[in-house]
Amino acid sequence: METPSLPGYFRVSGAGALYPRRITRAEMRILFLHVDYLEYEVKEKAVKGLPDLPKEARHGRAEEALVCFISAEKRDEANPIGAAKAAAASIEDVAGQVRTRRVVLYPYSHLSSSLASPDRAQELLAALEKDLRARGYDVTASPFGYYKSFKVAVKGHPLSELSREIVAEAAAEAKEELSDAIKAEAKLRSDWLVLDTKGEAHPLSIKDGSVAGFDFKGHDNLRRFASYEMMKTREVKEEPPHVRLMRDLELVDYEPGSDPGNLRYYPKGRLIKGLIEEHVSQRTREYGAMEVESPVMYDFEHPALKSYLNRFPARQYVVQTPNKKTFLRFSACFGQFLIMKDMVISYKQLPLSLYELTRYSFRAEQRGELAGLRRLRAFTMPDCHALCADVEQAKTQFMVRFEVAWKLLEDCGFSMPDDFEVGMRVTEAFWRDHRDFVTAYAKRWGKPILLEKWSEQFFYFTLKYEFNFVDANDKAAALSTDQIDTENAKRFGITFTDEKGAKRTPLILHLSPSGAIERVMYGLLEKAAADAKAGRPPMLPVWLSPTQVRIVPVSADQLDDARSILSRLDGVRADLDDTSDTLAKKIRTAEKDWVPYVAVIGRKEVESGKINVRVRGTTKQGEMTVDALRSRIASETKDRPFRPLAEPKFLSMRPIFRG
RNA sequence: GCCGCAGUGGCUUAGUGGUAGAGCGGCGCCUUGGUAAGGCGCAGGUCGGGGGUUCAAUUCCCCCCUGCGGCUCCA
Repeated sequence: METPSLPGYFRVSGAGALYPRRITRAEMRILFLHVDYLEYEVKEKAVKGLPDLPKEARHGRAEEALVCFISAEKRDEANPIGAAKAAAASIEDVAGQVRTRRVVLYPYSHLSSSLASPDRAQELLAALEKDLRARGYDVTASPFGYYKSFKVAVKGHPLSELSREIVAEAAAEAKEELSDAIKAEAKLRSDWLVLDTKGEAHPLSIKDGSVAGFDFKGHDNLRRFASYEMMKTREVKEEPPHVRLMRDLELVDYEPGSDPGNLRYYPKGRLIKGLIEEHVSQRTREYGAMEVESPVMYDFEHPALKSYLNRFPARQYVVQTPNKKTFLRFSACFGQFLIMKDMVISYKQLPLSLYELTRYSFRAEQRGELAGLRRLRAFTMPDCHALCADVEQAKTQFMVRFEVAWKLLEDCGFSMPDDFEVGMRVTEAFWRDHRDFVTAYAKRWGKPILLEKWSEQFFYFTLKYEFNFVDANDKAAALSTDQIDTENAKRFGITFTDEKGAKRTPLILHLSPSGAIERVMYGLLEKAAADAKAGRPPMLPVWLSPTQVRIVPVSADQLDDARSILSRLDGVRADLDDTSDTLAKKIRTAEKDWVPYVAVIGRKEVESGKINVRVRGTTKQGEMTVDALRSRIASETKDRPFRPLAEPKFLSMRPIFRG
């Protein structure tokens, strides 16, 4: 599998998504070792197209030297000469400190999180070698692009082990040395538009620090989303409200004992997450996808995955097994593609979908990017790939799946489409040939959408949408997403037999019907926080409320009656506050727990045989029978999965997970 | 990953170069209460971890961990 060579851009698959990634932070890295000796031996080629080395060049040894393990980084590509100059100065500095005139240059790609292309790296190393010789050093250059073994004896003094990161300066020089990467990146033009429901496209631009080109009146979230996408504006600087909520409600918490972005779920959080997971999987199966399960880790050396991953090693969690190096999946793409390539498929069976709920998918996101439930390193993503015979079938199926995603988020408690903004990414060619389809999509969505149009297809898809939740801090998070992938079937060798008996390559749709489950929770909590801020009672949908009914006896005299009422509420998550708190205190506790129905049992209720129900957020109470409450909840939770209470039904029996 | 800020009993926090106080929560006793905190008492702290400076460090310095904000990035 060969991905289009596109330095400066970079593939990420999330429900298989692919995004541009501008590399600006990486620098050349050097690890210095002051050694008694270093000895190396060339094993085999690591980079294709290199000549076989003559025998005398296959090993080398240097005594009493400063060894420099070097990786050239993406950033250096723009200016290899400047980078080499900066590196030479740094090496001279260190060599001076350890008082040696002998230097070993040892290309060592493992230092890098974002490796430069081999060509550029070689250019840089050659320049560096030349520069150092010019400064009068005795330079040993170990060959580039081969796997080597080495022996080394490091001196013990304090300066014997140092590492540096070096950035070339000389901006003027950089311009002349523009790399192919920069040129390629410059060639990719991205235009921003708003496409309204009538099919009219409004080109956007940035004027005076805000997005212009469309009248955003009545579409404030779309304005904020466009601004987020186009300018990365940050108007608010607070902790996202859902973080406090997820902890205060004892749902989810950070786990300092793990890696950042790997969370712990308390019983109530696990309950909610499990219910959403069940519902998403159920609905996706009903849509017609066949559920499968695939491994969480994959061989770095697998031919279909290798070149892809070597390019972006920093993105993956790496796991060393007893005999190979593997990476943890960042979506179900690999697993499903590897299954699909071995399947025997007829056109009669298309469209054909596989589905998996990945618990977990892993992405080693940068530390500063992590945030509560919005952005994680380990997350649960439903991922559903459909093979389609041709673009017409893909378009039809795309909309079938759109309805699945829409309904799912609606079921989870979101208002559709009010709570989301569509981001649509499309290639110029697809836009030209299928503009009617994109317009029909906007019409179906029911409000204007943000369109990013790419001049060329650099990524594996021609069309992609996301439903973006825009939160109180003006940050956008994508939930549901689907794409039309024109490349991966070929890359993975997935085929079907057509009417004429010929092998053909299908298109692949990549759907995450709800987006990451954690993000669904994030959205629900953010929505609740927004309600609270607006003076409305924050709550979760009844089917997701950890406690649906709280029975509160006025005094201990009614405990027995309360227990019998509790026993009549089977099929409902009902619990009983059997503490010795006062009534007011027990009501307060129930309100803090966001319990939608609080049933008070006192002497009056025992006599009347009815219960007094306080409905969440209102101070209004109403008399009703137990059966009436039961059927009310049944109708509110119809067609949703059910799980019993996650904790003991008597509050006095519950431990506290978090103050 | 980079820059800045933060970390004090389960939670929220006060405070200090001479080893810490409060509220909530917990436990006990009293209270038997009609819709968002009843009363009294008790227990609970290696002041995130490691190193350094100092007669003495929770306090000052360095490194690390975790979190927050920004950058970058993105599902």
